[in-house]
Amino acid sequence: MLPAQRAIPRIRQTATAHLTQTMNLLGLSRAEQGEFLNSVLASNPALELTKPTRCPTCRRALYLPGPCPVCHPAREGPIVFLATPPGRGRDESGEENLPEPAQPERLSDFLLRQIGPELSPEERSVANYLIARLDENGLMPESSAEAARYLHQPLAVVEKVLHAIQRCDPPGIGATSPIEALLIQVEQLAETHDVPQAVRPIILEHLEPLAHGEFGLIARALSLPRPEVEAAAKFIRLNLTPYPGRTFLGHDHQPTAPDPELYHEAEMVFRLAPNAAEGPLIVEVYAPLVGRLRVNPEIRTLVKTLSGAERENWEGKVEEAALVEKCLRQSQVTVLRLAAILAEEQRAFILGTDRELIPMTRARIAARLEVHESTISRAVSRKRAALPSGRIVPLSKFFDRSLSVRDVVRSIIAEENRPLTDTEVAGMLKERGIPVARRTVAKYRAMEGILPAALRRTQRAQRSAALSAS
DNA sequence: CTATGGCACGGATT
DNA sequence: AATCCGTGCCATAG
Repeated sequence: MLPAQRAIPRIRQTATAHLTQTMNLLGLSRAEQGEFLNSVLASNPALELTKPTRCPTCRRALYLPGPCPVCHPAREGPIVFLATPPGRGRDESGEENLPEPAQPERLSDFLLRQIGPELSPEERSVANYLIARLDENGLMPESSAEAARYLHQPLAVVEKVLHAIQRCDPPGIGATSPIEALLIQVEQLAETHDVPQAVRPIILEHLEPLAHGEFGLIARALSLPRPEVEAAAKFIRLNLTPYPGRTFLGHDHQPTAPDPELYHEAEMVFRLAPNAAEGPLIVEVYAPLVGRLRVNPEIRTLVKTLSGAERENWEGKVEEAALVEKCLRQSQVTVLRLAAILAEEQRAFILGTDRELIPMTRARIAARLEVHESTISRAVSRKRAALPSGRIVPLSKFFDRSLSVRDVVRSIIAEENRPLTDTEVAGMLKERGIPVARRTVAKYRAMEGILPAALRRTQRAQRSAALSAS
């Protein structure tokens, strides 16, 4: 099976070759857009950067024509406008270089800080890529070979960097499978602690029965006394996790005080005006260079004085530059309109919890904005939104049909007095006006990482045992 | 017999 | 056209 084609190689190509068709900027993340625009800017002298105008009252930088949307909110509804990301160094105009905000460290930065010093610049960019590919559990879903091919780097380099990542905290990060994550953790623990002998073979070969608590089965397979297996299981449960990424998120990604500058990584930031819980939502859409990249008018007039091959050459450049400018503006207008709709329709979800998400589809938004469905798909893909709670979520979360129901399932089980079976949960959902099949409840429960009722029983028993022991 | 997970189908969504 | 999602059916474990 071929891996899905990715955007960056395609972009490198178009940036250096002829830009004849409209470009797909919409489908790119903010970082990719920035990379692309910088390369176009460098390769086309007919393009120039201009400075944004400033709102006379609030001094905010304005990237689109018209009055300041914050000081002059046009009408009812959310306030949506373009802004440059508060990144460092990126802004060639020298404006808007905000100081590094104090913020809880993100996992990606935490990892880079650990391995950065021992890597060459080239390896560091490999590390950047690999870390960005880690899934929500901190595991690496992509093979080294795929990454190497994508990065155009030797396999050995990729593997070296990956191994460096795997030696980082939290232990097991960057492993390619839950099993590998567990093994890495065991090795690290073994340096300072005694590890029950049964632990390694259980991880390697009997993980499945372990999950079901089938200690007898394992004991027989390994020819070990059952208590030893149980001790090993307890060790695994207490000390190891197949999802190393979650341990970091656990203490770092908790809802934090909303810090307006926290949002390096999102392309859309939702917030409320201070002291205005009832006020309109304010949405900043981060867009590198937008509104400031334009065809240099001097070159435009200059071209008219040229002739022959030289003139043709420059006309081509100007045409290309105009196209870039147009595509860029077009894609940004679409994202802004999307942002406005999200803020309007999902206000409760943005300010509140998953449960308040209202089901919505890309197709419906497309109809409302009178654009093609694929346009909305691209506008949503590879982008993230920062919510006032401090959470950063992929935009696709806004279109998750089952999110709010899963949230209800979670709370039903959290508040249960005795372990409820899936059928019972399904019944309770029906009472609340959410008819879902029993099978579906099972899937939602699994998605939330909740064990089946029978196992929640033993989990309870173990928890209370541990509690009374301590 | 009950609870659950695997598989596969069909319709919706991208 | 490809993928995702909810669901029903069936096998299996307890």
